[in-house]
This record gives sequence, C-alpha cells and structure tokens, in this order.
Amino acid sequence: MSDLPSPGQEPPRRFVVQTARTASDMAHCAKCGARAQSVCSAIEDHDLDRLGSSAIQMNVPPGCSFIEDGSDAIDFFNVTEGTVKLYKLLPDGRRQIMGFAGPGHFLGLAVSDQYAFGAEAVDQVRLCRFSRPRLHRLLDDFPRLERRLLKEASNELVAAQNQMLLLGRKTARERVASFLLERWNRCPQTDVLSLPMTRTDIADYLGLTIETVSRTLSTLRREKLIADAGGHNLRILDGERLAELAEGEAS
Amino acid sequence: MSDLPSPGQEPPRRFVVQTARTASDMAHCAKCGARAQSVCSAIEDHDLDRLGSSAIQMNVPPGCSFIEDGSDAIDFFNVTEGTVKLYKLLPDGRRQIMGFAGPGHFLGLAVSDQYAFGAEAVDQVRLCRFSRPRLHRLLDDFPRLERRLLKEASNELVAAQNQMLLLGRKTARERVASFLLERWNRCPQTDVLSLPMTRTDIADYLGLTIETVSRTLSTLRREKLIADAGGHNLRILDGERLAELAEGEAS
DNA sequence: CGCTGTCTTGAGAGTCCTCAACCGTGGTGG
DNA sequence: CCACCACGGTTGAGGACTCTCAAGACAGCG
Repeated sequence: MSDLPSPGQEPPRRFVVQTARTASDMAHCAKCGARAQSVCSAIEDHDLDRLGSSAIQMNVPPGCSFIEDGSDAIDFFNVTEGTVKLYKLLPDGRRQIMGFAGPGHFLGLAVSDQYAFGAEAVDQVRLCRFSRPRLHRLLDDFPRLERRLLKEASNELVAAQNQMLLLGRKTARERVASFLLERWNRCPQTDVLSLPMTRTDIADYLGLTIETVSRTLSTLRREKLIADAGGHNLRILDGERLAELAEGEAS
Repeated sequence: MSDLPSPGQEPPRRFVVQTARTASDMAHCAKCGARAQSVCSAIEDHDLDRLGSSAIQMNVPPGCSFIEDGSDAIDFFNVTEGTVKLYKLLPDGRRQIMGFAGPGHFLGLAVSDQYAFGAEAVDQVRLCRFSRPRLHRLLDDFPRLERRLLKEASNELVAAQNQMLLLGRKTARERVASFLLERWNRCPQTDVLSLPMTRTDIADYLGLTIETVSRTLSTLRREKLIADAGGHNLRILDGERLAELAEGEAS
C-alpha cells in the first residue's frame, strides 16, 4: 500500500494532524472496497488512473484528529476503512458529534474556506485525501462526479434533519433506540451491530451524558430488547419494539 | 404577476396543498428581487427566459402548508418572498422545525422520492415551483446551476450542523441568544430584527417549549440585552454580550 | 499485581417541562 | 357599542427527566 503517518501503537492523541507522502500505487482505486458506496462510483473504470493519481492514501490511528475545527480547508477526504467522528466544540469544551462517517463517506461537503467541524478517527482509519484544486479539476472533468456529490450532500442533509429531530424532540430512551437502529442498518443481514465508539462519543452524538447512555442501555438490556454480543458489539433481540421506541410510539 | 391559490383572508389551515396555474409572465425572473441570493444567479441574463418558462410562480398565504412530510417529491421550490418553515413530526405530534427559509432559499435538496419534511408558510409567501424533470433538464443544460446547488447544499449542511450543536449542547438561554443573532444577521445594517414566526414556531425550532422561550426572552428584556420594537420586531441593545451568551462564554 | 481508562450504578440537584391562570388584541355578532 | 370568544403571549407553581457528583466494577496492560 503506501504511507503510514504513524504506527498503530502510537498513543492516541487529539489534534495531531497527520501528514502523508504521495501514494505510488495508482491501481488502489480498482481494488478499493469502499468504491461502490462512495462518490468514486461516478468514475468509470477506464478513468480510475486519473482518480487514483489525484488522491493520496492515509492511515490514521484511533483517537487521532486529522481535521481541526476552524483550520483552513485545504483537503477533502474519502473514508475507505474504519469510522470517523465529526464534531463541533463550544469554547468551554462541550462537544456535539455531528455524525460517524464509515467507508464510502465523503468529508468536506459542509465547508467554505475553513472547516466547520473537527474530525477524529474512532478506530484504525484509512482515507483518500484530495487537495482542493485537484478535486475541482476532477469535478470539471467528470460532471457525473459533481452530480454524485450533490446526491451525497442531499443524503447528509436528510441525516442531519433526522438528527435535529432526535436532538430537539426525542427523550433519552428514544435517542438511544434510534441510535441503535441506525447502527444496525449499517450491519446488513445480522442481528448484531458494532459500536466502535466509546460511551462518551455516543453521548456527545445523542446530546446526552455518558451516565444517561449507560443507564438507558442497561434498561434496554434488562427489558430484553438488546443483549451483549462480546467486545463492542450488541445483539438486537426485538427490533420491532426498538423501532417503535425510536419513533416515540411506545414507552 | 400570476395565480393566487387562495385569497389572503382565507382561514390559515395546515396541510392544505396549494396548486397553481401556469405563469404567463416569462420576464418575472429578470425582476425577481431574490435572484441575486438564490441559485438562479447561476443563470446568465440571456438564459433567463429559459429559466422563467421552467418555473411556475405561486402565492401561499400564512399558515398554509405546501409540502407534506412523506408525500411524493414532484416539485422543487425557490422562495422569492416571505418566510417558510421546514419541519418534521413524530407520530404523537411533537414537532421539530429544521429551519426558516427566506427569499433565495431553495427547497427540496434533502429529497429522494418522498419529501423528508413538511413546509408551511409563516407569512405571505411567494414561491417559484420547478417540476422534477424540468429541474433536471435545467441542470443538464446549465452545469453552473448544478455547482451552485452543491454550494447551497453545503451551506445548508453547515447551518444544520450549527443547529445540531445548539440542540444537543446549548442551554435554553444560549439557544435563544443564538436564534436572535441568527435572525439579526438577516437584517443588515440595523439593530432591529424581525420575528415573523410565533413563539410556538421558535420553540419547535430551538427544541424548547413556548413557556421557556417566553420566559427567556423576558429575562433578556429585563437584563436590557434586547427591547421590544413594535409588532413582531425586537431591538438588539447589546449584541456583543448576546454573542458571548450564544457561544456559552457568559452566564 | 497494581495501574489506568472505560463503563456502571447510585443519590441528590437543577434545568426545563407540565399544568394552569391571566393578559392583551382582534374579529364577531348581538 | 360592547360583550364575547379565539388566539398568542406571559407568568407562576410544582414536577420530571436528565445532569452532576461520587463511588465502585471491570478489563487491558505494563
């Protein structure tokens, strides 16, 4: 593959910007597991070289921040492996996580000249990095890419609006249920979902405290709606009731 | 001008979809006051006829709903006058207002095949309506329009993320202060801002109850940070302190 | 084995919500 | 002309949900 900004065993630190050397492997796009779900699917096979040479691959270890809120927006990113959290901070340290971006997600849509958010790796993350001018050149050359990006933005907007409904009007119970279902939808065909992020991350995503998240999960466990599945995994025991809960149709 | 779906004195009703006849006036785009701020600014003057003939103008009276959550997304809208509220509902009636769209705002970005939100006129509203196929034809013919739409989506996303921070992490006091500043920024050059919406709307926008909104405004009034300015207007007396408040840097 | 970090659980406090009364305005009709 | 009602807004008292503070459980790791 290519560059490793820092080995995996580096102590996870916040606000350490990762740099990377150029990627020599031009063919990585063809083998990219996230391509089908990402904006890159708008590029035809025979143009993949062009795409590949525009991107630089990066590895980011867990807990490492690679976009700092308010810094100049020079790069755009595409997640190919792992999970990234996007967040905003208030001056006194209160944090709101805007979302968790998995493989295929494009980072940098909500951007003017400065990033409007920070980004940090949840687990071991792999990224494609595009510089601003390179991305614009790609957009000029591939109109389909631009349309795909607009679609991506629309999806983000839908997700953001659902999250506003959650944060503004749902109870703690409903928020946790909604979150579990959202995670579940990312794990196709199984009744198991993965929660790579910490309780703190979940709390900052749902606008709650870690204690409330923990208590709520315990209650759901006690009520046999979910069960532990080892590691950072949960098993869904009663998805229907959970869905009712998430929409406020049940107590 | 053109069609009037219903006279102004009609009793304001929710969930009444407005229909409209075709607009005969092809030149309306050239005179449109909202054009400079809207996506239509991406269209050159000599192509305005093309744009104008693709759009249908509509008038919507206050309290009238013209997009219903979950209904088929056949049309896109551009606000040219007045204020529109976009909202989502939970089954039991809890409501979250996603935003207030003023002149120049484009509605329908967050859309797949069904609308993901409802839309209702706050005051007397004027809209341009585009059918889905017509808009796509416009996008094919005017690539600049597509890029402008992407920029619009980015701005929406930034606004949505700020709102998530507000809903997830700010106190009632901070929310109201943030809201007042947001409204203030729409009224250039004066220390007066307009609140065409009701307390209920403000509450549903900020994730609070009308009582809390009312109480908080009263407190700010008592503290001489704001003052009444007649009608649905407020005067900002101490913008700096209000800004500190909004960011959680003051009590 | 003890350390550290994450998670869990408990008790009390606080912010905001709920319920309720009251006020002011505008429209209606006797 | 004014009583009446509807509606939006304000204010108060009490309650509830979630937060804060604190202690303990558990796992990973040097």
